[in-house]
Amino acid sequence: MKRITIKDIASETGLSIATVSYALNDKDSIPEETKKSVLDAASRLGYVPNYSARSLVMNTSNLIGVVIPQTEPGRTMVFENPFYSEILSSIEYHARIAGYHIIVSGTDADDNYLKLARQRNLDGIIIIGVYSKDFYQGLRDCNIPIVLVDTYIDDHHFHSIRINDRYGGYVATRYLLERGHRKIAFMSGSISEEGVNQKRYEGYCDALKEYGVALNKSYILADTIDFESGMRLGKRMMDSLDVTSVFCTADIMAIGILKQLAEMGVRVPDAISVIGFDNLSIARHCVPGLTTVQQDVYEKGRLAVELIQRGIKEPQSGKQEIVQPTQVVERESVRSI
Amino acid sequence: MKRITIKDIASETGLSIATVSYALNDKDSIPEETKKSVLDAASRLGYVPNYSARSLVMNTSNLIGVVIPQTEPGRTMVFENPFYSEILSSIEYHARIAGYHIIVSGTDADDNYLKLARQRNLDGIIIIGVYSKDFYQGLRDCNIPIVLVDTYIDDHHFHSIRINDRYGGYVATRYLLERGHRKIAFMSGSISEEGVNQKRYEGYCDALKEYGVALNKSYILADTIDFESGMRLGKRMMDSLDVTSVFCTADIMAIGILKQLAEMGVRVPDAISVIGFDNLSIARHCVPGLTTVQQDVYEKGRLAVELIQRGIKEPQSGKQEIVQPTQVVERESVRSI
DNA sequence: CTGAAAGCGCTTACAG
DNA sequence: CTGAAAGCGCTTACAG
Repeated sequence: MKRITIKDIASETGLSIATVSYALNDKDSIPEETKKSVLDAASRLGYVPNYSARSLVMNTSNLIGVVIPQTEPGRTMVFENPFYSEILSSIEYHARIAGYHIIVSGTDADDNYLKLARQRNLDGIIIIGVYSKDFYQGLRDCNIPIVLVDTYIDDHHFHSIRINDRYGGYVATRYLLERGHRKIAFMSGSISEEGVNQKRYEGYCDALKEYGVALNKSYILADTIDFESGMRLGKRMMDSLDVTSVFCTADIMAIGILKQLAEMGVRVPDAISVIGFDNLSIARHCVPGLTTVQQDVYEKGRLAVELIQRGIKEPQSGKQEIVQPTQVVERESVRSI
Repeated sequence: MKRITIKDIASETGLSIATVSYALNDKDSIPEETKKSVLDAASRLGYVPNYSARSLVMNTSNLIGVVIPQTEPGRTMVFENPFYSEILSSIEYHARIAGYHIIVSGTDADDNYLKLARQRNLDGIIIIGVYSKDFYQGLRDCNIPIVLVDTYIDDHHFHSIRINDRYGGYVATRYLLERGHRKIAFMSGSISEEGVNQKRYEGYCDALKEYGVALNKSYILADTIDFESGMRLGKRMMDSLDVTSVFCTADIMAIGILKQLAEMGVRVPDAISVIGFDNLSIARHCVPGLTTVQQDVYEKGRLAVELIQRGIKEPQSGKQEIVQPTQVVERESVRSI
């Protein structure tokens, strides 16, 4: 099957390829009749533009790169945490509406993403999560809009979308404090400088201080953010900690805690109250429903694409930093004591 | 920032662009020294090949298209069902290993995917789920390897990967029958000709017949495959059906049933036994753990990429149909009566 | 072993 | 209003 090109349309209509190209791109100088005959011929022949050719000359690809962390170096994407599939879903949708295609890659922290960006001539990049310093190297003077989601890397080269994680950590903890809890465990992923966990931890501390509760370091448990760690930490909590509640900075991990407690015969919220973070679908799905801190993942995805689009249209416009609101969603996993 | 091209390497090394290209592509005719000097210059200058240019001349893109159904026409991808994110994760991983990038799109049933395939010069397509007849139109003589996952469209133009859904439906139902259940509800997504639900339904009928249990049509409930339908159908089951168990052809839906029953105070498996299908992570995560029919989603993704790769290397090789094994995974949602 | 040249399918000043 | 021509960055017969 031979590929149909503008050349074919040109010979079909008796016009030059230049005119065909102009007509296809709806240039003002071309009269309506000419346009019509070109468009007719195009659809008659089944013409589909070749984006590689267009990309080559226009230096633009209609492609947005989406970077998602891996579970382990060189492994699959971290989709076990539905946060990533939910935001990807939103990004794909809004990119599609806007006429872009997305290339998703589960990328190593120290991978050089710049290579992909250049190979594919990406028009924009959406980076979800925190990576090593090296990862961002070179991306800075890449000259295309880049949106960082959920990081505290402070760099005016990048747009940034996140919630106020410190405040989120604060309201979650306060929610427990208001209900009489004083012995509150804190569980999270690894607490790194530029990640969200550090901030949520600070919020936890803020709330404790406000209520005059001393920080008990032994109540702080960190591990990787997944279901299994939730199970493990849940066990550790029951075995060695004397707490009435736990604030867990990721729903997927909180689900693990719930599962562990169920297996140990510990009732939630009767014996232990649990509050999560993210408000993923699973928080709604599980039994008991998980009280958690809401963030609008769909909106995050939408905004990411919007920032990319704007960055493409107005390359000179300043870098934006968007902070989304946050609040507690009440379900059944916390009780007053 | 000017883009570095083979021209720059040529002038840097004093060679022609032809020689540079040959060296970069490791052609035999080029002596090692020349190659080395070219590679040196390339890395010194930070050369990254432009895939658009390569794609244009070689008519190959190193791009695999992945098609995922939408929740509703023109909406987001159907990622609320973790089946899709799990398989996407596997596809992305294996594609990455093999040196391909993937473009994922949540595509309308009647969208013309052929357009994207041609625009981007896709090297292969992985299509997950069932679409309208129109969707496959044109894709047939597209000349690139196409893998259909989870459909019964019988067409030698396409590779196909699935499980034996009829057998899956059979073992699930038999599992309940063996444990004394005779009144077994069947819940699924819409039962369409070429989809998996029809086959699973047939398996359900097979098992009933084998055990001499008459088919009760009122026990068959179909809706969309998501959590909310599970909730709805669960309610309907309790309100109007006199059953002791239910076979639900999708875990995400079964989770909805579990949630509904919990809210109604109906204990699982004490009052009602539930068996699902897919063995997604959530089946492990929920309380009680969901007994379900296992399918190796990771393996499905791996095979899909493998078929694409083989199809690219050996365009003439025949179309394969791979049927994956299946079995029941026991957890806590079914009891003997 | 190396290079000049054509060509992939498009866009875009420029000229008429 | 339309077309000839150059060029985007690469690959690949072909000639030497």
